[in-house]
Amino acid sequence: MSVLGYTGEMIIASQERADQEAVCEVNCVHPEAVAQARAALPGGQDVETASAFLKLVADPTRLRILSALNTRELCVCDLAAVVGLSESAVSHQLRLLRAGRVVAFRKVGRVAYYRLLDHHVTLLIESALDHARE
Amino acid sequence: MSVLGYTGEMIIASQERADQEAVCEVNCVHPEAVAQARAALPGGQDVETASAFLKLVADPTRLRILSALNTRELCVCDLAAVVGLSESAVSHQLRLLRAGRVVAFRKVGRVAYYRLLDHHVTLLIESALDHARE
DNA sequence: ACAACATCTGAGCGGTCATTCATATATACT
DNA sequence: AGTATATATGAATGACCGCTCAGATGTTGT
Repeated sequence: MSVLGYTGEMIIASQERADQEAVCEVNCVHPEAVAQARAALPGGQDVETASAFLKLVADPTRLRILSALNTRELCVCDLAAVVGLSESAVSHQLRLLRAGRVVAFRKVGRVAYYRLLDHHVTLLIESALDHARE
Repeated sequence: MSVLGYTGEMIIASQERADQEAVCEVNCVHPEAVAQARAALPGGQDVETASAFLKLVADPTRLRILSALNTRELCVCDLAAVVGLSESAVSHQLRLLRAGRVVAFRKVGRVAYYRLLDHHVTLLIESALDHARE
């Protein structure tokens, strides 16, 4: 089942095939397409750090934590109450979010107040949730 | 070690504590803060779908695939050559991306050409990579 | 000093997921 | 028809990750 109808483009592609387009040569590779895509590929280190950052936000528990912090600053036990999880579990996640520079915190005596690190994080969270709600 | 210096705010918070702020009562909960954050929390279903969408983009292999597709339309074996992976592995990932409505494809004979589904995906990828490069 | 409390951390278990290998489907060519 | 090719798919393995449990750290109040 095709997701979208592309009969028009398929006819065009069939013509292009006459120009050596649609048949994979050695091991099925279009040389110029591969070269072009390869050149535009981001560096391995950038992909890895971007992936690590996205992984932090992608977990449902952490996304709930971050959504809560998006409304206001909260301490660990409040966060645990909001997301309905043990304080230990929340603390473990906050450790990861801290290491990934997604959240920041300040300490008042024994109490640690967490907040989102910068506005960039806020935008990503909201855009992902908007995408889910549409 | 504190990430940022917040001595000023800490003094303010110490004063608030006199107004019953900084001491956790029963099981360490600030009632009004929890209520406020709870009310603003997105629905469980929205969090789950947003998380699923982010998970698809967060994997390094899939992020490389999507970055390649961001430059131009590509067939499966070209993608395998670009990201340096077996065609089977790429096909498995494309199946997931298809199910999550992240990519679309069209077929020309035996060859399947994949592309990003909508501009929304393009923006998310680029913003995540920009964040990594900074 | 001692006890209560908020948070942090290490170890271990259970579930999830990306890859490989082998096979299946489906189209093109002869 | 049959063979080669491009992609899809099922099963299985190994790694990763989030939670719980127990204990550690550090701070407040008596």
